[in-house]
Amino acid sequence: MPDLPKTYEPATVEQKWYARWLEAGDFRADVHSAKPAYSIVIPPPNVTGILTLGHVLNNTIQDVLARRARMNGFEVLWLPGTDHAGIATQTAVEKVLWKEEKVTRQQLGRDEFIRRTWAWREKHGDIILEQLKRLGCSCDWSRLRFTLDEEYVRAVLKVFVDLYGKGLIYRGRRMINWDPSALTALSDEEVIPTPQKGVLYYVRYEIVDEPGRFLEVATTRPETIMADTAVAVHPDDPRYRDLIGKRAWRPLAREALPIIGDDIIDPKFGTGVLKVTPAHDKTDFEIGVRHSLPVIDVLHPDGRINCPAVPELDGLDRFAARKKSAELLAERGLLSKEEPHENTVGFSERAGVPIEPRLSEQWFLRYPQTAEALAVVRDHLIRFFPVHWEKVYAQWLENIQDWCISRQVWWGHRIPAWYPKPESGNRKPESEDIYVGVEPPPDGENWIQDPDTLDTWFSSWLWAYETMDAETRQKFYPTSVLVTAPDIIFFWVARMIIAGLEFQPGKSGRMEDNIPFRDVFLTGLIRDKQGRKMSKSLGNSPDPLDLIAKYGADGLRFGLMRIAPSGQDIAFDEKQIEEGRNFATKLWNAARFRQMHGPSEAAPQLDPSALSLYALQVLARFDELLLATEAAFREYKFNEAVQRLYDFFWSDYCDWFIEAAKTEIFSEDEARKKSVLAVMDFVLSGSLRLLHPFMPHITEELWSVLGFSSGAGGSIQFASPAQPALSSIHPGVLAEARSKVAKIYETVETGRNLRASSRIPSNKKAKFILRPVAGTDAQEVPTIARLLNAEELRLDPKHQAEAGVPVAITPLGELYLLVAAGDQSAERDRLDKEIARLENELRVVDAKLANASFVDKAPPAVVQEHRQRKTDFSEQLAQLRKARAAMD
RNA sequence: GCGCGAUUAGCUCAGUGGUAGAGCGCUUGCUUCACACGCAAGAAGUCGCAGGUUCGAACCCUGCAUCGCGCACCA
Repeated sequence: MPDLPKTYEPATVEQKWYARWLEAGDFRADVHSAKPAYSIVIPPPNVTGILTLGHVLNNTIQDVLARRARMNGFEVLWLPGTDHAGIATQTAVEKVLWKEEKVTRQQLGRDEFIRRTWAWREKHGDIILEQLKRLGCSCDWSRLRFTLDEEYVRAVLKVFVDLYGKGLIYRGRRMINWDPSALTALSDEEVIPTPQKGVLYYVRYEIVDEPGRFLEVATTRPETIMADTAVAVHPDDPRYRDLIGKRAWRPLAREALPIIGDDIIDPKFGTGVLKVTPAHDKTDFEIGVRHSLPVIDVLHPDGRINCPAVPELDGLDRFAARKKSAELLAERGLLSKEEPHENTVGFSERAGVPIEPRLSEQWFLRYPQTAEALAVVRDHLIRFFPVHWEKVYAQWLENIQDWCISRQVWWGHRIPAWYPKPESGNRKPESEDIYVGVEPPPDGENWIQDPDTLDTWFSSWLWAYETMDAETRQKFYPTSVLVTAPDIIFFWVARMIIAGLEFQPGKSGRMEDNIPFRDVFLTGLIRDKQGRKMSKSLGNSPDPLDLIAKYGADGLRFGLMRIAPSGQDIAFDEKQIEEGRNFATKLWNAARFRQMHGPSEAAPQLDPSALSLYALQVLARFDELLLATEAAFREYKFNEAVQRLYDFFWSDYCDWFIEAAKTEIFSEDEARKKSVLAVMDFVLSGSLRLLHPFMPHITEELWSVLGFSSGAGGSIQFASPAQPALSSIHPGVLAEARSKVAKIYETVETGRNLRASSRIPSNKKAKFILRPVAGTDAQEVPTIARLLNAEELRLDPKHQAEAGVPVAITPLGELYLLVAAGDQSAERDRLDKEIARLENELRVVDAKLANASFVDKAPPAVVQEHRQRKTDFSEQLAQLRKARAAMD
């Protein structure tokens, strides 16, 4: 067996094992396996993506689940892939082209631009996947998918055609969210409402028939006045009722507008008069429809004013035009005042600019299966973790709007719809003016394809099953769990559920076979220490690769998982990753220590009759750990599982068990030594297995180096799950042993405290005398002495201490620390403090026991516990008072 | 306006009715035969506020406050 180096070297160990796992095909999913299936599809990162902490969190969780399932005997498919990310990728490539070649996509032309984008994705698209490998992700890389793979594209188009055939997809001229920067329509979900400080302009509209009388309109958008086609008031508003039916002069591009009454007007807002601009506001558009108003569009697609009638504004950017129009109105005496005003403006999620409500010809989907999608979550065919997200999901579905699915973008799935060429006049006049099909129309030369592509999410919503062939689907669909961030519940989670229910990729028509996943685990958002979102512009997002270089992939994974409470946002602090690294080192050194004392058993066996008190204690704690981690996994409480592992290994195993066991480890008694080493092997082997999902590399390395791999003959990845140690021990016997250990450990802590407060430096041995209570086992004295770092611990039932000798009351008796008598005032203070503390404790317990209701109604065990405490405190107090009195 | 979270030590967070916990940070002592990325000891909290239920509340109920998120509205 090779000796372990003194420190753990993550870089070499991680690379070595990852390469071996790949070579052995350990991550490959076998559709013919007899094992039960466990499957996860990765939320496909964008091809433009580079690894963020969010990805690290998300994919570590998936890897933990996948690895744990493998150990538990499941055939695991973790299916990786990437998303073409239409707008994001197109924007990125356009930027590169401009920077490097000073050329726009329009100059290149559609085909050439697409060719260039493919080339870009070949070069950059898989960077993030390589980064996931550095993290240790156990994806089945042989099944890598991309949303623009040929078969995937066909599937997307087929879905479009099917839904069109059902009348669920339609084309229409409607108000949509227009991104004037990316020059495309967006879905409602891609618009982020953002509070803005703006100005409310009060503009005077003169009544046509009553010159000199004005209607005052409050508006935030004077630059769209030229697009007004009416002025509206509430029909019951006494101030204006008489004006309904009359006309008012539009103050810019002067024209007479009807004054109409509409219930939607809020008389309390502003002046209670609304300028109706159907082309540039959703509500106004609806008013326009109700009142058959004309629609005048005064904006170019890029947000500049398009209104030659007002040359001062024509061509100006919308925000410049806003100021300019206010000036124009002021000059003409038509602006009565300006007020600061806060309102909410929709911003483009991607481009970060205010969107324009715009009337436009787009494709829409009327969602099918919404009632069913609500039901599968409500009835827990699909379970959300944490459960409160169910409500958010339901709220969205209950208020669902048609989905604008077309994008004025080139990179993506081109909409499979064709229109007759304008010049080909020989088409049949009665035929529909549109052809929709997966294949182009047969007489293609007479048709022209819709230039738009589909919303990226219109391909993502098929990800759970279109990434699988029929055989794979048979075995692995529905997937076991989806792990994702809550901000894409609407974008992705809900739509995938709808897609599963609508397209029924499952092995039967039953709902439970067609839902895309059984569980959804929603991670928290990683924020910085100040609670801000991680973002490139803030520069508060550490590069995970740097963290891996500094702390190792396992340290990063462990540190992050330990602080990722289920469903809460995470305040990131590099310290926490450092702790993960420190834990890896602790694990390494604990294994090193074991290795120094001879080879481990490949399959450690315990002899229940030979177990020491300390062994029983640590093994009992191990059994508790097993149950706790199982429970934590059932609820996706990863932080709890990790925290338990951390506490058990560091505290129970290293700090207490190993230190106590050193008596036996260093003893001449070979039988006792062998027993304690077997316990160490058992705990190490079990701990490594429990830790493996979180820290795959170091656990595999130690598994191999300690020789555990030679037993079952292989990788820890497929080792059988850890088993409880003490199932055969009588509970009463165990409880008695644990009670003894608890007393010993408490005595040790009290003794150490005594040492420290008597200022004995850690490197000085100390002498103790214990006046033991009945039943104290002399056999344990060497171990207690070792834990106290004592040169000598003498049991003396008759010991009479001199006044002023530091003393503490322990469960095993009075413990005296033998030091040269020096200044006694410190000792006096210490005793006084201790006495005061005990008196206080006693008062509390006394008060409780004096309460008749408590004694009457509290459970007997609780009352008994209080009585016991009273007795203990009283005795200790008496002894301390005696010692204190002797000093006077 | 509706809904969902959160509020516990200086910081980050555990804690589902019975003596307030961890890690970091801080103070003290220590290179002791696995580990200074370590060991040992310590200081530090009227558990957001106010009521209620209960023998007993950080925990259950009601209200409020503050912060965050989502939905709706926003002329």
